[in-house]
This record gives sequence, C-alpha cells and structure tokens, in this order.
Amino acid sequence: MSTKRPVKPADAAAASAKPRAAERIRSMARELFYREGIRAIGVEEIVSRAGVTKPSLYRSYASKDELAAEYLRDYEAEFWKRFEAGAETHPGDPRAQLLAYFRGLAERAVRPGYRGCGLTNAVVEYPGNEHPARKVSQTHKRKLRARLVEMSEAMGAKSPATLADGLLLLLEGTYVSGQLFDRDGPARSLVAVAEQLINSSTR
Amino acid sequence: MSTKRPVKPADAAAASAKPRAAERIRSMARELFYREGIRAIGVEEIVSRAGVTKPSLYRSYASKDELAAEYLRDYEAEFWKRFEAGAETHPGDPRAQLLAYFRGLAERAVRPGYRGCGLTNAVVEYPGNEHPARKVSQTHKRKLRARLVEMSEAMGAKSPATLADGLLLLLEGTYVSGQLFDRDGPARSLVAVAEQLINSSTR
DNA sequence: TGACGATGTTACCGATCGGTACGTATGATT
DNA sequence: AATCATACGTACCGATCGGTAACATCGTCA
Repeated sequence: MSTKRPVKPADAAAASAKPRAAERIRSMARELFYREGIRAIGVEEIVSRAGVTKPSLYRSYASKDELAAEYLRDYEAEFWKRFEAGAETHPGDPRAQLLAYFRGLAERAVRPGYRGCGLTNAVVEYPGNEHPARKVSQTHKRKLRARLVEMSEAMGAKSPATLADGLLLLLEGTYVSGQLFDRDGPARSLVAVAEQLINSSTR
Repeated sequence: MSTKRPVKPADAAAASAKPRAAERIRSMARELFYREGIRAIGVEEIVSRAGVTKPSLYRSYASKDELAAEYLRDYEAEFWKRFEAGAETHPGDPRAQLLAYFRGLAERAVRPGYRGCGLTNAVVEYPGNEHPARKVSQTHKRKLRARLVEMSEAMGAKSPATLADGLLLLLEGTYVSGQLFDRDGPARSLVAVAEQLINSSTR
C-alpha cells in the first residue's frame, strides 16, 4: 500500500512539499471570502490570485457555492481551535476558559478591518435556506450553543440555558459590532459585561 | 401660489394620489433589499416588480449604491419610530421604555424568515469603507450607542458606558442570531438577560 | 517505450450585471 | 394651436458573472 501512491506524499517530510492547485485555491478562497465576502469575490479573482485557472477549481469543487461551504468548514475548524485553547491553560475552570476566549475576541474585534465571524457573515449574505454555506453555519452555531450550555452548567449557572443564550448574544453582538465601529467599539466592554452576567447567573 | 403647481398635488387629499415611479422603486427596493440582501437584488428586478423601467430608477437615483443608501435611510427612520415607541407608553421610565423595545424585538427575532437589522446587514455585505450604505449604517449605530448611554445614565447605571455597550452587544447579537436559528433561538432569553444586566448595573 | 490518469492551459459559453442613448407621451403654459 | 419641460419606455451597451469544452503536459507504472 505504500507503493500505491506516487512518491510525492512520501517525501512530504522533505521540504519539497509543493502546494496543489486545489490547496492554493482553498487557502486563497478562505482569505478572500472572509475579508471581502463571498458574494463580492468572483471565481476568476480567486484562481488568478492563486496562480491557477478556473478548470482547476471546478475539478476539485463542484461549484462556487461548494467552495464557499468548504471555506466555512475550514473556518469552523480554526474557530474551535481558538475557542478550546483556554481548556489547556485553564483546565477544569470553564469560567476562565470562556473568559480567555472572550478576552482574545474583544482584542481582535476592536482592531481596524475586523471582519467578524465568517460563518455568521455567510448567513447574512445568503438569506435563503438553499445555500450549502448556510447549512454549515447553522449546524455550527447550534453546536456552539450546546457547548455554551455545557460550560454554563459546569460554571454552576442557575439557568444554564439562559446564561448560554446571553453569552451567545454577546458573542454574536461582538462579531458584528466589530465591523460597525472603528475602534473603542462596544467590544471593549465585552469581558466586563460577560463577567457581570456570569457572576449574577451563578450561585 | 396655489396655481403654480399642477392640480395633482392639490387633490392628493382625494383618493387619486397615484404613486410616482420613484416612490414605487423606493418602496420596492426597501422590501427586496431587506428581505434578500442588497447584493442579491439586481436593479432590473426592482424596477420590473415595481412596474417601471430602469431609466426611471436612474433619473431619481444616481446609482444602485445610492438607492441602497436611500433604503437604509428609510429603514433607520422606521427603526427610531419603533425604538422610541416605548417613550409614550412609559414616560419617564427609561428602563421600561428600553425593555418594551427589547420585548418586541425578541418576539420578531424568533419568527421564521427574520432578517435582522438592515443597517447591520449592509455593513456585513459591504466590508470596504467606500460604500455609501456603509456610512449611513455607521452613523446610525453611533447615534444608537449614544442614545443607549443616555438611557443608561437615566437608569442610574454605575457605569453608563459599560451598560450601554452591553445592551448594544445584546441588540446586535439578537439581530443576527435571529437569522442563525429557526425558532427557540437565543433571542428568547434576550429580555431576561437584559433585565439581569440592568439590575446588576444600577444602584 | 507506450499507455494512462491527473493536472494544467487557452478559449469560449449564455446569462446577468449596472448603466445609458434616444425616442415618445403627457400636460400645463403662452 | 404651438410650445416646452417633465416623465416614461424601448433597446441597447460593455463588463463580468459562474461554468465548460477541448487540448497540452507531466509523472508513473506496465
């Protein structure tokens, strides 16, 4: 089975691991879709800036919509990595874990050019329920909500569902407010408000 | 001076007040831009569904972007009407005024097909700082934030700026969450969380 | 070496985008 | 009746949209 594949993957450990066209497209789509929005970016711009051409895109992705969905799957993976990063630095302390993410988010959200959450933005861009990107986003947000309920329970909330909802509203509000205000936006108060909410929700 | 103008405006009090092409375009643009998004709607669809043609649009509006900005100005006017509606039913009680709006919003936000705030959505659709619609939105949000600080002061908040930021984050979070979740979304907890936040912020 | 599958290219498709040149109907004024 | 500005429609523009057919090139294995 080791000889079944070409040699390239074998020496991927070497420094010669060249990026495939599909991967270049994928990473360029990720960057452009996030920064400019999915509707704003044409496939031609993606492939040209990736140094390839359109057929290379359509060999690996069924359509632009599917590429957008793929971008969101990548985005989601990165989100969870960031979100769960606090679990290592604050083991067994869900409150500290959550606030660690909130702190990082508040910092990013007041920086100029902040673009919020790619998954949330995609849903705003595509109101209809048909788009594949929408399903990725909605599934993710349900997962996030469930995770917040877990953490609220672990924090000893009187009403975990309500606290989780409140935290989620603050999160989404921060994502979008970061795009509405240049600096000194309401995101600067995120951590203080979240702490206040958690404190008055836990016994 | 009564003979200076044509007779039509004079009998506007009568039932024959016909809508101008510009007004039909304006109202159709408002509906379509809000429900489907600005980028998703072409000018052809607007004018055809308004029963007019494109030149009629460009006679009254310099460009699609300007029409979008006009739509947002209309949207903002309606927003303030809704937002300040509580001032009449609860005079001198900023807390009740605010919560009245929150209650109405929470109700709308969990209804299927909810599309959030048109002003917020426009900023997500146009990340670049060049679009005229963006300026309308950003100006409005700054005004809203200032109004929330006023009301927070009137409620006797220990830190009016922080409370206002928290309330704004909850608002924006509700606008966008309403699009992310079908029903039973986090917006259902909006009023409870807002009350909790206000209670723990006022002396 | 010869065949093959994967990957790349050039050149093109119909549809739709935002926007406009130009002719026409209307309706009040002189 | 002649006039003239306003308001509207027909028909079209070049550009760009997402997507594809057909051909060239490469590395791999029989």
